[in-house]
Amino acid sequence: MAENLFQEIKSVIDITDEDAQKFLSLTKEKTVKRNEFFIREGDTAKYIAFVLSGILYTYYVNEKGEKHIVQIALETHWVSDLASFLSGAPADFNVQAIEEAKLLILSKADFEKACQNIKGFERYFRILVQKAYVHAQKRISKIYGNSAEERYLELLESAPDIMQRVPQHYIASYLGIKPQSLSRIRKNLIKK
Amino acid sequence: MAENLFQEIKSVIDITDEDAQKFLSLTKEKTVKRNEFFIREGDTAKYIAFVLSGILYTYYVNEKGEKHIVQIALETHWVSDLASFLSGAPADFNVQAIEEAKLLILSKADFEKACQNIKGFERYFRILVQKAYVHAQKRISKIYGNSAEERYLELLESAPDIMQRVPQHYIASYLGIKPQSLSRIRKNLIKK
DNA sequence: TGTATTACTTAACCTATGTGAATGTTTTTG
DNA sequence: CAAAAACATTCACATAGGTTAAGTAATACA
Repeated sequence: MAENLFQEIKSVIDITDEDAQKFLSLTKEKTVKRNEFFIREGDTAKYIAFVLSGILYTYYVNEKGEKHIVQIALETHWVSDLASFLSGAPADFNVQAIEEAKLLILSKADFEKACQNIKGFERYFRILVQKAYVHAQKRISKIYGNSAEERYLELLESAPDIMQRVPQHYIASYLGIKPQSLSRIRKNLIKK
Repeated sequence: MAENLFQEIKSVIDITDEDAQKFLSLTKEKTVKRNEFFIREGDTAKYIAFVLSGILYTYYVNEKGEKHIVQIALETHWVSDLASFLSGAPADFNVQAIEEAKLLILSKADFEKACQNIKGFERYFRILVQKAYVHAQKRISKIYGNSAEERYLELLESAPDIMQRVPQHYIASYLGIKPQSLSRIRKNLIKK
């Protein structure tokens, strides 16, 4: 089962099988049921998780009480409130399961251990954060330069699995629009 | 002059004066004149820069030929196309001076040296990327949850120096709106 | 299995921002 | 210093997406 993570790590950095195994042994399995929280806003994010199966989503609630989804994580994604996990500050985000999810979780203490004792691990992690950053940048680009319809079509192309497995109103929130608007957009697209 | 960077590093990580000095000695000064490029889309970002004085802005041009500003960097900010700098891939962004800027630049090779030889430097850098990531996340939140007027007011409060020193149409682009719209928003605010 | 809940669609109307064009202002540069 | 270029403002009109409210379909769970 942890095979997935083994693969993922080896695809990002050069690492011996022993070191990769050493890292895996620091993780623990955890199941999060549908609608259960993995991380709650205000708590400290004690763990970072690698998704083995199922779906989680990350969102925040703004001052007006509106919920905004910032990430939808399927299999082989890492998920946490990174800022909180790394700094110990209270989390800004909630992370909750859309579908029951199986995770490999890594605690802060074990994360630090891995950084110090496993060659290449800090590097793996830096690259992970870096990728997340680049992804966030791209997302900003798309919000600005494209209409909701364009963003919808792009998501449809780049992540068809998300579209199939995630209820539409989550997708609307991820796209930054209301469910009614997504409905309207889909209707217009059918006409074309 | 490099004093600023010295301070900045010490404010982020525990590092001896010697190590900080060692790091500083790897950087070189460079001046970028008004409207000159520091990084050009398509080139590899060979350097990362710490801004000593002046202003730079980072933007990309989308398929429709529209320019979108993603960052405005004043004194004490780091600037580059991180993804390109770290991976060697062609840059997605342009970085150009709005006001003549004095920089401390660090080459990829020297960056690698610093990571290997200076204790705590990889950590400093991971934290830097992490901060950039958190900032990008926050930006996404704000684009979604707030109107252009709200975003304008927030920028006015959080970065008054930018507002004073940067022409309005750059700010409009950073806010994701057209100059005419920013003009209208400002007019409406005066009425209130 | 049936009822309660949650998700999705549609439609009429509203609002913020975009568009294009005209005009004035400020800055740059020969 | 003058002409050109870049920047800012205003306005009338267009449009994407929000809002409210209603109806229908799908799902959950007692």
